[in-house]
Amino acid sequence: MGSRWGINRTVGQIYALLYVSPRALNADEIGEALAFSRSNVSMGLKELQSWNLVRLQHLPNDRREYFQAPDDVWAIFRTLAEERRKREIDPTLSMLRDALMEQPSGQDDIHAQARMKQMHDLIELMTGWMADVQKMDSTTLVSLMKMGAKVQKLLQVKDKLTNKVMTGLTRQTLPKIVVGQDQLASEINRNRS
Amino acid sequence: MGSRWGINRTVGQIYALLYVSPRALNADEIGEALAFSRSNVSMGLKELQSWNLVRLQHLPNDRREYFQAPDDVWAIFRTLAEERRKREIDPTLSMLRDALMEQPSGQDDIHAQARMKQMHDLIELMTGWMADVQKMDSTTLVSLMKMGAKVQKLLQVKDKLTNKVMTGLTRQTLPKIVVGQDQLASEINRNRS
DNA sequence: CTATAATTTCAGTAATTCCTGAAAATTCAA
DNA sequence: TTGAATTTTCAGGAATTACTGAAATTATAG
Repeated sequence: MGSRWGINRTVGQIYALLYVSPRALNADEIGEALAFSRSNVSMGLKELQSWNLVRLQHLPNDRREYFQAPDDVWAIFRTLAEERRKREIDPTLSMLRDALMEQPSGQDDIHAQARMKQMHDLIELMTGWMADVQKMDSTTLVSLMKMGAKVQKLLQVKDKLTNKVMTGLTRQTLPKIVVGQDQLASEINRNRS
Repeated sequence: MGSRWGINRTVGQIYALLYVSPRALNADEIGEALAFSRSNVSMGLKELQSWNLVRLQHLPNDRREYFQAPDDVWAIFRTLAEERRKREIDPTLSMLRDALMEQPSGQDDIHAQARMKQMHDLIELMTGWMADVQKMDSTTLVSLMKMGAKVQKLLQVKDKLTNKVMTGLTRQTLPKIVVGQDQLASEINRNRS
C-alpha cells in the first residue's frame, strides 16, 4: 500500500516489518526476513530515516544499529503527512504562485491563471487545516474524527441560515441565529460559565 | 504532482491541460499540445474516465469527443479521494481484517496483530471521517477548514477536562462541565430555541 | 450497406526504476 | 594504529512501467 504514499515497495515492506515487530531489528535481520540484499536494506533504511519514520537504537556490546517504528500510529501518520507536505505540496504551491505572477498573454492565459488560483487556494486551505490538525495530540484527533458528522450537521445548519435557502417553516421557527465560524468557539465557551 | 496521487505523469499532464483549458478539447488537440502520440492520449483519457475525472461533450457536426475537467475544484478533490478510497484504502482494510482473523501462533503474532489492529482502526476512522466530509458541499467544506483551529481549541479544552489533567486553578474555576463529542451537537441545537 | 472518420488495442521498444554484488568508507575494540 | 565488523556507495543488470505505430475495431454520414 505504501507505494502510493510516496515510498516504494521495498521500503514499504521494510517499514511494515518494523511496524509489526515487537523489538528493534538490525539491517541483517531485516534483509534475512525479507530476502533482500544487504545493500537494498541499507538504502531502504536510509530512505526511512530521511522520512523521519524510524527510531534508532543501540544495544550494549553490539556495534550494529537497531531500527524500530514509533509506537504511536498517529505519530507515524503525522510524520508521513508532514514529510509529504514538505516534499510535494510546498513545491507545488510555489510553482503555482510563480505561474500566477506571470503576465498573462491573452484570454486563455487569464482563464488558466484563474483556474490555478482556485487550485492554489484549495491546496493552501487544506494544508493550513492539516497544519492545525498536526498540532493536536492523538486523543484529541480521535475525538475530532469521531464527532465529524456532528460538526458537519452544525455547519450545514449554519450554512442554510446564512445562505437563506431554508424553507419558510424553518425560517419562522428559527429566529435570527447565525452561527458563523468565528462565533462557534465563543458559543461553546459561553456554556462554561 | 499528480504522479503521487495515483495517476502517472502523462495522465497528469493531460489532466492539467484540461483543467486550465477554457473549453473542452478533443484527443487530437491534446496530443498536439503535449506532443504525445494519439494512442498515448487515448490511454490517458481512458484512465481519466475510469477515475471519473473528466466530463464528455459532443459538439454538433463533429464526430469527435471533447473532454473537460469539472469546473468545481472541490468536486475534483472529492472524486479523487473517493476513487483512491475504493482502489487503495478498502483493499488495505480488508487485508488487515483478514490478517486479524487468523489464529496467532506465538507471542510475536499477537503483537503483530495488535499493531495491525491499531493501523486498521486509524484507517477506518479516517475513512469514515472522509466519507462524512464527502457529503458536504464545497461551501460547507471551506467553512469547516477555515474554522479548523477553533474546533480544535474547543476539543482541547474538552480533552483537558475529561482527562483531568488541568491545573487546580482551572478545575476550581470550571465546575463540572464536560463537553463530550456526543453532546456538542445538542449543545448547539439547544441554542436554536 | 459502404466508406471514412475516429478510437482502441496491442506487440514491440524505449525509458525509468529497482536491486545487487563488489568495492570503498566508516566505526570501534584492542 | 591496525584490522575486523559494519555500513554505504555505485556501476551494471534486472524488472517494471510507459510510449509508439500499425492494425483492428467502432461509429456514423451518406
